[in-house]
Amino acid sequence: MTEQAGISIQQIVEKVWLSIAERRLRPGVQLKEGQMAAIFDVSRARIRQALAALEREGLVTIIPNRGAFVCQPTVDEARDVFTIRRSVESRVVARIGASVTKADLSRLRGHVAQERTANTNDATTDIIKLSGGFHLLLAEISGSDFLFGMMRDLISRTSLITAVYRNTARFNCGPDEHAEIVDAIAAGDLKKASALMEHHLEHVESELDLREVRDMSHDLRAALA
Amino acid sequence: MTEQAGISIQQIVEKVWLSIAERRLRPGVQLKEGQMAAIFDVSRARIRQALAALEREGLVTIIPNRGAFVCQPTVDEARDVFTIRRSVESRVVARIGASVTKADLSRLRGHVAQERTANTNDATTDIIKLSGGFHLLLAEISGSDFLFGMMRDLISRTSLITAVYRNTARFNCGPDEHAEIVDAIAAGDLKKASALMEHHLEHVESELDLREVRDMSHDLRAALA
DNA sequence: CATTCAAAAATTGTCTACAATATTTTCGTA
DNA sequence: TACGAAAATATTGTAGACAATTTTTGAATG
Repeated sequence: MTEQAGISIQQIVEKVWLSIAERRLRPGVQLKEGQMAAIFDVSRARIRQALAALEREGLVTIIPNRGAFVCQPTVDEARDVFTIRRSVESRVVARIGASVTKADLSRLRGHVAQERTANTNDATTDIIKLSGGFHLLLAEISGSDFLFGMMRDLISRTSLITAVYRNTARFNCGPDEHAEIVDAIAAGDLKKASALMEHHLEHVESELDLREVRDMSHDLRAALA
Repeated sequence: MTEQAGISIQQIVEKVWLSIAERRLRPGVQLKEGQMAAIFDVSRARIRQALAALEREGLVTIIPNRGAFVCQPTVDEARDVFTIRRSVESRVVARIGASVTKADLSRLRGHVAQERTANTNDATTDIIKLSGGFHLLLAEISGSDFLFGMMRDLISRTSLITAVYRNTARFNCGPDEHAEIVDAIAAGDLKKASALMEHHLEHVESELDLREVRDMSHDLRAALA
């Protein structure tokens, strides 16, 4: 992490999120206040604010008197997150559907285009930002502060989960599928948009290695046989 | 609010939540740091931590350089909250179902009994705490930190919404319905438990006056005619 | 060599003073 | 009386110092 003079708390939060999503910070790592204050050249008070925000987003757990640690999501929690995320995304699509404007659609299509450019350039940081950013943009367009806040947390948590449980080096979640969702919204077909979103999230979830512990046992038995 | 020497941040948060739920603090009211610091006899720094937590739970919105204000939820947001809450509650029930213990059930039944006692005593503060607390206990028993955190926020937001949009003086959400849900879980009938929970939340939502703005216009026209 | 205890060091928790920003009041002018 | 500008006041934002807690290190003992 490089020094950033005059950096905002939100910028600190984003940098930590990206470091986690890019697997440079792994679960269990301690984020020491003094160290981070030096890295970002801010006071400890501001680091504490950033850590509180990271805890809110599920990326970090703060243990009183001991410190802040990057979270280790469990398999069950991963499934919880995807389950709840599907209903939040569905609600967002429903909220967008009746009132989406040409400007909204233009923004969404522009965003997908940016995703494609980042893919072409193999720009990991941009890919991660834009992949989650597409879903955040949908939530923003829905006009619901509540859904936007929910989505922000869910995107953060999903980033952590994919960093831990995804076996591939792939960081995006598919501009093609995003484009299809935009097209369905543009066509006013909310059922289709919702179904495409569900399929998209199932696709993302299917890329994670969330095998049950007993499957691990099975593998171990096979390995020892 | 009375002075509390040695009060924790969580206690401050709870006091503000209760004040909002009991309609003693209305939407738009500013929570001034210095004033709250004096009321609770703590430093401003701790009040800022409590306000950040209240913002996280959706009860307060902090406007930079201007202050913290109790939120005014919109009708659409209220509907969003109930929609997402239904899926979170359903997921909690699913997570509890396969592994619920006798001790869990005992705790749940004890909680419902407490709710009934509070009702009999017409103890408003206890009623509010225990009503939301039942759902939090379910989430705790599910063993999922994520679902517990989600539920905590949703309970807070629901309290604010009911304070604003419920026309009756009723503060609880029904020990009888809670007891039925516990019975269904105890019987291993998760479909039934989930359906009862859904019905319960629809019941809570139906007690809110969430008419559309145009209905207000209609009322105004009738009033002016 | 392993264990225990005390001291030192590291880290987090909290407070208060100062800086920055916003709001209210006062004063001058038309 | 109304309006605008400046001053005063109120409130929030931030930093560094001190307090409290936890962890690590070093010494003593068996």
